[in-house]
Amino acid sequence: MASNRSSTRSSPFNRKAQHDAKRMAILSEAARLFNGKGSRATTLQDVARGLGLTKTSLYYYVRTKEDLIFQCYDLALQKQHECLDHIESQATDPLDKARDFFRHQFASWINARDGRDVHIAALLEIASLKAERRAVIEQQYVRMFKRLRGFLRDAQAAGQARDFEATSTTRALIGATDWLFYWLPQMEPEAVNKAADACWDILLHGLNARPKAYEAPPISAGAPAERPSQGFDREEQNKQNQVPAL
Amino acid sequence: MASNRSSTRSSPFNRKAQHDAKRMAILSEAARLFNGKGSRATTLQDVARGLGLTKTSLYYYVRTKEDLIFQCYDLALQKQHECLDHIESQATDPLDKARDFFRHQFASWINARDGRDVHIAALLEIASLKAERRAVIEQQYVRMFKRLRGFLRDAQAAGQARDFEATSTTRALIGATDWLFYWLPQMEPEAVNKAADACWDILLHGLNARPKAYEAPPISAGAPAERPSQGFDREEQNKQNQVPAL
DNA sequence: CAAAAAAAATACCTAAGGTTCAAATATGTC
DNA sequence: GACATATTTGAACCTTAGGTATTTTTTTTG
Repeated sequence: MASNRSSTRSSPFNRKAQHDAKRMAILSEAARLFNGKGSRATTLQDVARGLGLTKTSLYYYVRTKEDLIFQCYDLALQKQHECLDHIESQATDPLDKARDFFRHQFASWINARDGRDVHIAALLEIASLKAERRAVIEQQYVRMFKRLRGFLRDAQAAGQARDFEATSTTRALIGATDWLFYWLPQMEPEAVNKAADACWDILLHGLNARPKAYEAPPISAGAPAERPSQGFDREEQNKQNQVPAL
Repeated sequence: MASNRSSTRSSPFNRKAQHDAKRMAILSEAARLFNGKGSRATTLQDVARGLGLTKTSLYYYVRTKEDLIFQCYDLALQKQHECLDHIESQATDPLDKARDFFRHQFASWINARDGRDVHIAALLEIASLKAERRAVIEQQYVRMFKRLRGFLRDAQAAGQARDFEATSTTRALIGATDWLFYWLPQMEPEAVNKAADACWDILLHGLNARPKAYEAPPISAGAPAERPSQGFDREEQNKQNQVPAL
């Protein structure tokens, strides 16, 4: 308790590291709230409160609320690119790469939820950003999109996948994963993993009935293939981030 | 130009019909804006402006902004249930039902975009609603979810689909479709249809390489960074609802 | 221990945008 | 044409939450 100053902390970079750690904590908390109730219903006070700070303190790390959103999105995409980098340095099989990215997405959601990692913002409101910030985000987003689509195309070129339309498929893939943030709060950790595998299984093999076997087949062309409205007055705060059971 | 009162319009129910038409126009415009830039960045004035109204006029149809969001979501789900009703009265094949729902989603996005139908809100911020309204929406959402999952399970029971995990799959399916709203603004009508078919094709047959044929097979068990952050000051309004090209 | 830098708090300001209300206009009915 | 009802509006209100300036506290460094 006595000495925890120059010995434990401080130092040249520990400075910047600490600053960055706090910034990360802020972005994480903000992302958590944004994912939970959207940027509209989340105030800067909400974010500050969760960290035991006053809202003004946030302005030491962030310029405006929009900048906070921007930084959250920026971080999210940065992490995704890091993940892609890692994957590319590991897996060689293109289809494995896509799967690993898919799994990573699930894993990071669940890790954040369980406090083992930083919360990642779902990129739901890119369009709410003003021109310049938005351009930065979209550029990264598109880059991510193309990298992922690249995996699929590589798989096709390698004869590991049939000749589907890669762009639409990538859209679906991203949609399927990104949407997950809505359901995750309620799910058990194992259920999340199961869900990830089940999703991937579907993407890989489709809904159709057929026996399992499917090793390196020959290349081939693809197949075509009452309620009343109104009501209520203003009521109290919305409680939890509870999600309905299925 | 002279007489367009008692002859053209009016009448007992035309009254209520007209009221409802306006309400619909408001919800449509609101949905359009929410989808474009989120509920945070959309003001009531924005909504009113697009309709040539003042923001106060909206209060004749809506109690609060939250109620506007609620009504948009409510309408969206109502339409989806209507669609499901229609599908169930038509198709008999469970897998066809799922596909038709899928197609309908795409079609309604595109129809709205091209002014042939009402804009449907993407249900991105259900959690931002306060308890009571939120409960209503979630109830309908879950009902929709279960109906869709029901199609998949029916397909499995009928031996039309393999034994995948239906809940996770339904999540993926909804995610893949709902996310589309983000990309649609830029797409050509035909491209949208192509995308719909491509998506469905993937879901049905998977990514794996294999020949096309797949009629009524026997029942079987399932198989198993580097960008700097920070930056910018406040800048002008965000212009269009432009989406990046891929 | 003093000087300097960083971090956080306190108090304050402001404007935007949601909300209200009464008055005005339009619409339909007898 | 007058009465009733439905719709729209202008103007004012008011709260809230975003944002700034300043001060205080804490931490680092010499």
